Amino acid sequence: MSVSSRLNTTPRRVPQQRRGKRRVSALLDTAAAVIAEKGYEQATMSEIARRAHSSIGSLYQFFPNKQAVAEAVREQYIEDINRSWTDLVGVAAKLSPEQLSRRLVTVQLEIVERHPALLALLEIPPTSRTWRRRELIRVRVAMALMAHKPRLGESKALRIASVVQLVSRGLLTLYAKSDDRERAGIVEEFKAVLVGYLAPKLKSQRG
Amino acid sequence: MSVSSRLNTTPRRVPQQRRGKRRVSALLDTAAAVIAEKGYEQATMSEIARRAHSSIGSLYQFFPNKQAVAEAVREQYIEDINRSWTDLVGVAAKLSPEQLSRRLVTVQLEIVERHPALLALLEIPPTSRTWRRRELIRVRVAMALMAHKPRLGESKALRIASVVQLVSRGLLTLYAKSDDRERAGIVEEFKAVLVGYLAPKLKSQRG
DNA sequence: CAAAAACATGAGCCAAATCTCGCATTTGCT
DNA sequence: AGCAAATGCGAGATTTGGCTCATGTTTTTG
Repeated sequence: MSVSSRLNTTPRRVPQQRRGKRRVSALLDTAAAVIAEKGYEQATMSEIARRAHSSIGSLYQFFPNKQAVAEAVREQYIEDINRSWTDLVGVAAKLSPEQLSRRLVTVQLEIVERHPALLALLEIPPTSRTWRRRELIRVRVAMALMAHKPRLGESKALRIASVVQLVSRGLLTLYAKSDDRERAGIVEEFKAVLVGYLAPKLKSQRG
Repeated sequence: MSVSSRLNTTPRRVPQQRRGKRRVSALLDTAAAVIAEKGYEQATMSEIARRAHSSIGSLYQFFPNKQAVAEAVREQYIEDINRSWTDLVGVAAKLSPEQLSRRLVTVQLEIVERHPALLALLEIPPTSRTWRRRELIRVRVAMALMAHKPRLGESKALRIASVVQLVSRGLLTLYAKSDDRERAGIVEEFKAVLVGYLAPKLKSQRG
């Protein structure tokens, strides 16, 4: 199956009983783990089923195809991610430009730490629903920037938020591939990058 | 075949005759095109052979497996890439910090423009040979930085070069996925990011 | 309890992709 | 021309992984 083809990803059947709910939940957790380890393409449905102490048949009882599984994993993450950024909006005003810049990096890192499959899921083409979710998150970041410096203006804040997301995603990709020894260094340098980019914009009067 | 498994990628047979050399060259060009279009995973050996007006048999006569083809494509690029960065070393001293920063971005862009498969090739795990090549390129970037500001010192320059490569790769990934309308904007913002990061390091006395 | 609905299973179907192999053709050389 | 090596070919062997389905078990419902 090609990554680029769009399939129906709506659940084939919603679990009704306790047993079913437990199973679906276990399947999703396992799917996340396997996808995180091997990437979307190399993750196989049989391995997901096996490692969830389930069977292929059960897996397909709830999900019509592989994409649907990935989509469901992604869906699971959204709420938590959104909350992370919302929290940042709350404290942004109290932070210095440098602190805020660094915080943007660490929040991202904490997110992928909690949701290791997130990066691998970038391989699969986002559904329109996912696009909307992503836009929502961008707005959250923009809100954090505006909470810090209201004079920025909405459109400017949104634009900067895009760049922050861009840079962050680049960071995460590399962070994920690097080994433990390199990671600390990568994080520090990327904080420097964001500080260099953001601090002037957050300080100057003529935004 | 898993992406993560390492295979023997040495050529099965080196072309001796004119005919063979032409064919191998056509196969590599086509392979680059197909990989650029579809990515490594989705590129198939049959399509490469077909579009090179060749046959599966001929393809496997020269390359033992798919990875070997990708590796050969990557190998082809190295020389040209190295030259691009070497050119920059020559002019770096004459540029302002801002100009140099922007130049680092545009050189990268020109490279992927000339070698569209380059990004897709990041999917496949680098061989030790590729690592060495990559390190060479990092040294080139560091040399450009030192040509601009000799006081930087070698170790500092190398470290900054790493970050430049990191940021650039992030840019390219996103650049490749975006459509034409967004690209100009992405490029400009990334220049701003690099300027923000580099300018202070290239200007200040206490590096 | 009996019937229905939900859930579980895994052998195997099927399509797709990699790679082999035996044979045909071309090239380069003397 | 004639020979050997190089090259070309593509049917099909093999593997792999998504997915179906017939059959069996557990839970709910009336």
